[in-house]
This record gives sequence, C-alpha cells and structure tokens, in this order.
Amino acid sequence: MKPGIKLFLHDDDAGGLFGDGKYQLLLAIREHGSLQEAARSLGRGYRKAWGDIRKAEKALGRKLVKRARGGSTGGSSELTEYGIRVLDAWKEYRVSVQDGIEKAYERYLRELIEGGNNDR
Amino acid sequence: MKPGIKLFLHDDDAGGLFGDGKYQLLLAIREHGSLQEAARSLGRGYRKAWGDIRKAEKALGRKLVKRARGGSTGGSSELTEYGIRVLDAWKEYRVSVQDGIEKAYERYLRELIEGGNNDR
DNA sequence: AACCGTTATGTTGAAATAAACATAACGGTA
DNA sequence: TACCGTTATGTTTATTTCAACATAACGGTT
Repeated sequence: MKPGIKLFLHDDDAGGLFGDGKYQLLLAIREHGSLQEAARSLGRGYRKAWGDIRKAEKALGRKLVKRARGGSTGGSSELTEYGIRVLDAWKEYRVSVQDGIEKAYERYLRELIEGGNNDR
Repeated sequence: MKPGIKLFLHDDDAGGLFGDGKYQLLLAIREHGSLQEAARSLGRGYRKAWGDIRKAEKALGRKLVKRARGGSTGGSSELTEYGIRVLDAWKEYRVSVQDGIEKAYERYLRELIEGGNNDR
C-alpha cells in the first residue's frame, strides 16, 4: 500500500489539460524528434498523442511543438522554446510535489495504514 | 488554469483503493449516521457508495464503518474507531499536500503558465 | 511523376467506470 | 405478524476513455 498522485492543470470545467502523461509525451518528442516515434516509444498510438498535444496547446494558448510534414524524412516534430521551458518546469514541479507527498504520508498516514496492530 | 491533484492509496496492481472520494464518503457517514443518507447527500447512489467502502475496507484489512440493519430505524452506519482515525489523518494529509502543491506551483509553474508574454 | 514516412483528422470499436434498476434480508415497533 | 427504512447484492444500462482502423495531405528524393 503506497501513496499515489495525479498532477494536472485544469481550467474549471475541463480536466486534464496538462499532466504527467503529456509531460512524458513532450519528453519523448524531444528525444525522438518525431511524434510518431514518440507515441510508439510510449506504446500510445499516434492518434491519441496527436490529440493530446493539440489539447494542451489549445489550453495553454501557446505552441509546444513545432511540427513539419513532408520532405525526405516524411516530417518531424520538435519542441518549441516554450515547450522546453514547460517541460523543464514541470519536471521540477513534479519532483517537488512528489517529495512533499512522501514526507506527508510518512507524517500523517504511514503508521496508521501500514502499522502493526491488525486487531480486526 | 489552476493546478489540481488526485490523491489515493494503491497497492501495486489495483488503483484507487482509498482517495478523496472515499474520504468524503466517510465524512458524510459520520455526519448522517447512515450510508443511504451519506450517499444521497453526495449525489452518488447507494450501490456505488456501498461498494466503495467495501473495497476500501478490504484493501486496508480493517473495518471502517460499523453497519447495522433492521430495527426501528431500519438500520444505521457509523464509523469505527479506526475509521475516525483514518478520516482525520487523511484530512491532515490532504491539507498538507494541497499546501505544498500551491507553493510548488507558484515557484515553478505559475509565471510560465499564466505569465504575460503571449507571443504566440 | 512516383515513392516514403510523417503529420493531420474522422470514424468506429472496445474496455473500464459509473449510474440505474431490481430484490432480498434484517429486526425493532405497532 | 405485517410494516418500514436501511443494509446487502446481482444485473443491466449508460457514459466516458482509450485503442484501432482508415485516409488524405505534404514535400523532399529519386
């Protein structure tokens, strides 16, 4: 039994505009230079991945990925300057929160949840 | 655009063994003395609520709610001693994490996400 | 111009999750 | 014993979410 979290950005109504899933996608795009490859590397299907970054960009009102199609390579995708900044910032945010959670779990819940006396 | 979280306890495979939803349910049970009423007050349907506490109890290996059926009142539900402890601990845990998140958001993301220069 | 791999979308199917419906069991009270 | 409101479950339907399938557009290369 362990504590888990889901982190995301939301805009009142719609949920999940940005989160760990999209973060990982950005990461993979940076690494592979292609949305197709990025999606494949995450086992996620291109269609979904494409829709995800589209949604995130719409929500943030800024482009995260610079995409090109055609050409000898078929096309490519790379992060925009802003995309890189978001990627890096989210990483720090994530780590910071994760750290806080583990400490809080330790302080408030661990003993109660995992603690010994199973009277019933 | 605001930061959100979902907190839960999980056990490797199965997810969502305990979380804010079940926390609120416990809260409502304590307040109303009845699972029926608790569910109704949360607009959740008795069947689901019942299954939820069942699942949580199984996951934690302990009873959270003392239930009785029949009698002049028809029946009743109240928290066990352990249920109360879990309830209170989760509340503190929740608040602590929420607080940490807001600080982390401020530090790492706010300006980037909500910040002015919308060049594109 | 034909080819290739990637981006760009619509559409359809499958799987997980939750809501809705339907009964049965219980046990004080009248 | 009949009644009532609640707990206890099974079952069936609706909703939401994601995977799968299908095509078109693009644009350097050959």
